Amino acid sequence: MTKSGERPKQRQRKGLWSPEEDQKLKSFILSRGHACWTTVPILAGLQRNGKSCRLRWINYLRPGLKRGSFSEEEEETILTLHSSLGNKWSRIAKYLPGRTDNEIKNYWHSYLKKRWLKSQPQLKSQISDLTESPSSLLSCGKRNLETETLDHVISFQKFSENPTSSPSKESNNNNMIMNNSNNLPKLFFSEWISSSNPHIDYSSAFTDSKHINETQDQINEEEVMMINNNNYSSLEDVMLRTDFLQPDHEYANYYSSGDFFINSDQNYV
DNA sequence: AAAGGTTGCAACCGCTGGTCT
DNA sequence: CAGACCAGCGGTTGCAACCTT
Repeated sequence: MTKSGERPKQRQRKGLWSPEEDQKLKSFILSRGHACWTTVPILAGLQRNGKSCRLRWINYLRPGLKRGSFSEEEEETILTLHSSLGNKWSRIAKYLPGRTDNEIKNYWHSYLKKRWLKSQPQLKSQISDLTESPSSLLSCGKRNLETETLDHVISFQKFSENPTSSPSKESNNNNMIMNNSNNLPKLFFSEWISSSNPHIDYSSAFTDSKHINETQDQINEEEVMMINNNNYSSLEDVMLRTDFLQPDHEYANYYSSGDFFINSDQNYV
């Protein structure tokens, strides 16, 4: 076993999946289910690792996935939930049946973020200042600079003085945020909410959605209360404080998590 | 028409936290 | 209690398609 839990590879394939591989994986899981992802590729005769199989299944092959463009209603849901939850893509995906966290994340980065930016002229000018400054912290990057910068401003998660910053270092970000806060536009969550979205009732994101079932309503009561009460002091709290959140498994949302099995009648359960 | 730049999306990487032994 | 294993998550990357000059 490697550190990450993968078995030593016998020449594992990477990259795009072929239709043959898709077919193998799909028919294997439809007939046998998946008890343990690490054994799936072995039993299914695939030269992939379990992680890759899981991702392919969740994001592309599993039944019930919606393909195609997002509806306006879905867009609004994403925008509103993102305002409340930040980059919690899997959490947002729970409110959009048939959509995967990866899909939502990509959609945000490629489209919604820009749309959101356009609707925030104030923030946009702040970002212009940052990107135009010769000593800008954010003077490099291969993607669109403005939207990249927006990521920094919104998420408070990345610090370009350390361009190698990776998710692995996020655990240290509490300290980093404190130490680097002088370099960042100080935008408190309550200000951000009230100034940028004065007309949005964030509770509606939860209560208006027809997709939310009763169980999820119950589970999210605490979360909704926190949001309604604006019970955060800053974006940092939103991004970094997860202590109030319920463990994901309590949502029992098998579609989003990919955890679903097949009973003897071939029904998805 | 060609070259360079940008975008969209699938897939990978590495970390975290839960569970099991 | 500690360590190993594993699934899940979010950030990042690679690359094909598309767009602009």
